[in-house]
Amino acid sequence: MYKSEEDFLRNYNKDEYEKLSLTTDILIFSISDNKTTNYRKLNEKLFSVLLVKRNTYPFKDKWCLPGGFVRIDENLEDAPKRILKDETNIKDIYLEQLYTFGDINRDPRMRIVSTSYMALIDKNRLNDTINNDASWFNIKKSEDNNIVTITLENDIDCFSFKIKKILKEKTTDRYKFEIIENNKIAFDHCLVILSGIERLKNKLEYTDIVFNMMPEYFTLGELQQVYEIILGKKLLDPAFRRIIANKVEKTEIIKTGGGHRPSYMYRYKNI
Amino acid sequence: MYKSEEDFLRNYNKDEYEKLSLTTDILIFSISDNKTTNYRKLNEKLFSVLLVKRNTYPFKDKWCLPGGFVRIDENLEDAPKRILKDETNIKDIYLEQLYTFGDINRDPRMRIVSTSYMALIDKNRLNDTINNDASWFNIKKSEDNNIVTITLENDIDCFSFKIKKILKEKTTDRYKFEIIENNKIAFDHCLVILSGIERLKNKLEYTDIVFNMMPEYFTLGELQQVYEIILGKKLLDPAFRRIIANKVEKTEIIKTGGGHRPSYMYRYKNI
DNA sequence: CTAATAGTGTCTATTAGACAGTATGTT
DNA sequence: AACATACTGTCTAATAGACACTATTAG
Repeated sequence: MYKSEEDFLRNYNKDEYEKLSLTTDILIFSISDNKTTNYRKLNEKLFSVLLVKRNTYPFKDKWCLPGGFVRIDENLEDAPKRILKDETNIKDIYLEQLYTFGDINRDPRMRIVSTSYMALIDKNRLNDTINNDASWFNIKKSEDNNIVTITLENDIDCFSFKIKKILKEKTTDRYKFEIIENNKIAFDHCLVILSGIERLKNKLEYTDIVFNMMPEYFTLGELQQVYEIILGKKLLDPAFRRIIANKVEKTEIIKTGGGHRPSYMYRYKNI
Repeated sequence: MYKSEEDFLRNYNKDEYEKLSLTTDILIFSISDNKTTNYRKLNEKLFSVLLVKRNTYPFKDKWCLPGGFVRIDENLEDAPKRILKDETNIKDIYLEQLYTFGDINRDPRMRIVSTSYMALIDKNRLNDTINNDASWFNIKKSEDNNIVTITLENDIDCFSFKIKKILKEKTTDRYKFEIIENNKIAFDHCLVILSGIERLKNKLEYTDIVFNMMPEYFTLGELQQVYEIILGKKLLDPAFRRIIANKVEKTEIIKTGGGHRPSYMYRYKNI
């Protein structure tokens, strides 16, 4: 037996259990604008995710989330921060741990466990310093009979994947996700994307995280569009304004130019 | 360059990044009864957590959560299942991933990242097969000015720890936890305990997870006691009954023996 | 003028909070 | 009878949903 903790630590066999690799994957969400042809209409808001095209094996030529190995000498939560900095060149981004995926065969190379994080940014604040292989995809989601279809689309590529949601226990809201169709997304990143979408949707109701994806000044119509695209349903104007009334403050700035009544711009209330 | 994925995998250097150890910690919650002396009064319900006394270094003689290393050939979520089976000898327990803690120095032995899980059980269903070093502690929590004090108590030991909650971003409900007082709990397990308590408290409102801690038959008074102890506040009878009305079904069983009007027993509605 | 969005008033339906009152078994 | 809990009725307050209405601009 050991005499003290120091004594124990000196003699500890660090290789008693086989070690494994840990990576982190980052789901970066933002809002895009889809320019309309009708001069009267508002630009359609789109909900977007940043994907990277893999140029090496495994899953060469498939799309995946930005991510990388967690270094042995860095705190877990510093890994996504470092990668975000490298990828988008901005810091102080909203970042939240999502879930840790650890199935044995999720990576063909070897046993790799991955902790996923969700980041929210306003992509207009980015300079064009984004990594060349990265591009924004617009997300469309539909659900039918517990089968979710997510379609990702941009100028370069367009594809979908399907996931079946199976309730884990009758007492809860937690689902097991099972990929039933996917041929463009690498690893188990489909699962991360869906987890993140659902998390964001839930948190929209009881937190202020949307504002991490909004520009400093916005109209209430624009904000409502963002809510609607994420929640996947139309909201009634008066109800919406009641809900967000104490989260925003009116400014003197007026947005004109649409073929309709101009709108005051608001900003996130700093209290 | 490689000709194919197979070719790549054959030549992949698995040790390019330094590997680390992954463990899992399990927060097992249950409800205990505190027998009262007044024959009229109901037994007080207590909210309990299972802790294990460490008999080896590091943190020898301190209390910690049951847990262990994730094996290289087992899925992440199978590790807590295996450990729960070993620890309590029952399976099919409610289990939910909580959070992955990965600060560099959270374990003095070496770099160990740990994914924590929360389990809910009805401890009356356990035979006395619990590990000898394990024992149930009753939880008392108080909060003052973002400083949470948690007191753990049973026949063997009684102690508290304090954690400061610091809001991470103004847009969210997420806190950074900072241990400001603790001398009986090993590792960063204080943080896991607090995370779990808060998660459970939140989920109480919008899921049915309480029923994982209830016996098959219970009175509405008992159920209300459990809500109150977890939420940390008194509830009004009519409001409470409205909320849970469609979650439970009345049975013909009547509980008598208290010095007061007998009560029908209910059970979790199976739909 | 028209199409489109901005913004408000108000009615109704639903839900939450509060309190009072009745019911009943054990000592 | 007294106490403690079981259980219900009902009033009020707060919130959510729905719809109608007015305001204002570019073309």
